Amino acid sequence: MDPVLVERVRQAMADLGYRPNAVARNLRRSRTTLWAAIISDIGDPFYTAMVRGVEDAARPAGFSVVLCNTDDDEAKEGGYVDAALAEQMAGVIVAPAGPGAPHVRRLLDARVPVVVVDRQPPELRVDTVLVDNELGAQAATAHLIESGYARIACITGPATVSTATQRAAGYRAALQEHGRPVDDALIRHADFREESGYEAMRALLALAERPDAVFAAGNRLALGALRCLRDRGVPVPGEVGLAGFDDLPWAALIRPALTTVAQPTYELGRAAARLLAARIAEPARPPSTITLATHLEIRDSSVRFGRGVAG
Amino acid sequence: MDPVLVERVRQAMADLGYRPNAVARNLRRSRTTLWAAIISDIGDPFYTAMVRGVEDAARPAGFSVVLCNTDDDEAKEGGYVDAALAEQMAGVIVAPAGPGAPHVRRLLDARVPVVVVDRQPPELRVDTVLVDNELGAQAATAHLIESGYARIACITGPATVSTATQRAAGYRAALQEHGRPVDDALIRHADFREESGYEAMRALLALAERPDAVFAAGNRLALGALRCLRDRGVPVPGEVGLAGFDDLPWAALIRPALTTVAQPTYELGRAAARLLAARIAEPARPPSTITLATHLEIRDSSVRFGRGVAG
DNA sequence: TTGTAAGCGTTATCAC
DNA sequence: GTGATAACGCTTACAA
Repeated sequence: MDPVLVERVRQAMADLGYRPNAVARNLRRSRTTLWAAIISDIGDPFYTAMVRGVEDAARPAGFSVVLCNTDDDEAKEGGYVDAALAEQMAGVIVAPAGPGAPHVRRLLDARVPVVVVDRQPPELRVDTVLVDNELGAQAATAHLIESGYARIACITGPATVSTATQRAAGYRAALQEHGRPVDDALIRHADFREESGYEAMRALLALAERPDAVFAAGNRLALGALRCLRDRGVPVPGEVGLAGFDDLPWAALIRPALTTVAQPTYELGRAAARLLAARIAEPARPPSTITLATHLEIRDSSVRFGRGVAG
Repeated sequence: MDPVLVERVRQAMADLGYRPNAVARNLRRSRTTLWAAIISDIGDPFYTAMVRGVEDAARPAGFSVVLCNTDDDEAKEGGYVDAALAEQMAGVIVAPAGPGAPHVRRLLDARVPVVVVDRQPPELRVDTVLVDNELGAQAATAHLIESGYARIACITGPATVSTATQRAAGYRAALQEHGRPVDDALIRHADFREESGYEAMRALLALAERPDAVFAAGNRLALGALRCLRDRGVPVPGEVGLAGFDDLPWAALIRPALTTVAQPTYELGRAAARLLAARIAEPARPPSTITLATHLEIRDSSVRFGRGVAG
């Protein structure tokens, strides 16, 4: 193409203030450049980091991301899926609210490119990005065992959520691997909120044989448990050790600094975005599942003897 | 309308799987239902809470929100503004990255409904939602004075950012009001990052006459300053008192619990959304500025004598 | 190479 | 009321 002509056109565009209308273009081409990220809570650092990863991978590929908070409410999720369908969105990345994932199915039926993140949807042929919840939980529990704790409890999420059951499974596996008995009285299912962590910890402390360590399968659960231990004046990690799942930006700042299973949240988002871009480019490709490894971040709350970690 | 006919149509829609195409509708009506929220960092709790407020007010009004992270980079901001223009977005809520706000001007010139949040754009007739930075800073500084601290320093952001200068102004005002001298050596301009807070604190501690209290005009600045004080083994609040600006969800969990000027972030977002909806409905209405009050959250880090706050 | 026309799916309008 | 028709602004296919 003639570069001087190109320049003249450019100039004319600038002079006239011409802006191509993306809406008209989208209609004509019957495709758009918008993705929906349907997650439960943007206030949760886990999801903010993930969304950051999605965004950073989406932009170079020419896509923008609309954020949708469901608060784990299936009706809200349904509303956002409706919108994604109506707006002909190019793709959807979703952490399904409920166990059945009916709305994910709807998207699939409508041939909308979808990637599921964080939670394993049962029996769905769909691209998925997960972390290895079981292995992470196992590592955290094994660490508590090796730190010298004898009676280790587990506070996890609802039995209907895959992350909760997988983390509980990892906890059991670690106990068995070390030849420790699994006592069901020490396993508490709650929802993932901080208040539930507090409540579960309270119940555990009321036990005749109280635990001397807790693996909390969520960051807010761990925070709630910690607050309960503080309120009761139980020294952590001296009398009760604590490890959580899912790191917090400020986990090192609170006292005692919190041992956690850190998830590669940013990478999770990037992987999901790459998968989505690949599916859009090639709708017929077979669905794949990517599982990312976690990393145990050992801090003060789980180390009974020896010096604390500086921070 | 005939309710039985309505039902038949409904049924037909369901049978055929008909979904109205929002792209075509947008083209025909030449308006859309999408807002852009252009902010600096979704990882900052300030913005996440604000965005939550925007979203909660936008949805009932029929709008969805696209999030755009600029990382305070004007070029990125420009890119997102281009996109908002091309996609014919219904409106934009923006916390301008730089001092001149050229991209806000472009939106205004293109007659796109805009609301500016958090930062005061100079000489622009535009709807704006701010917090009272000066009064908030004044309250925090006055509190330090009244807690018995004598030499109070101030670590603030770049002189080009309105929030930084207004908070510094509030700091000065409090000193003057209490008949204290203002020593320019005790006022440090930095950027708002944690590392800068650390560095500024280090410099302040190296002074011949070191301060015995610090007002840090940003949450990450406060965190950096606190980390520096810890590293040097300076007891807080015993030897140096500390107050920050902008609360953190975990400010009460760190030790010492951090005194901060809490901003009504969620309300800020709601107010911005309401303003934007009003402007869309009535493009000719005169621009207004809403200023919201802050609230001083007194915790341990600024209380020299007396008991700490439980938490 | 340059130009023309059809059509994407709605909705607003106008004639019936 | 009901029904046909044009237009939103772009892309692309095809004709000249």
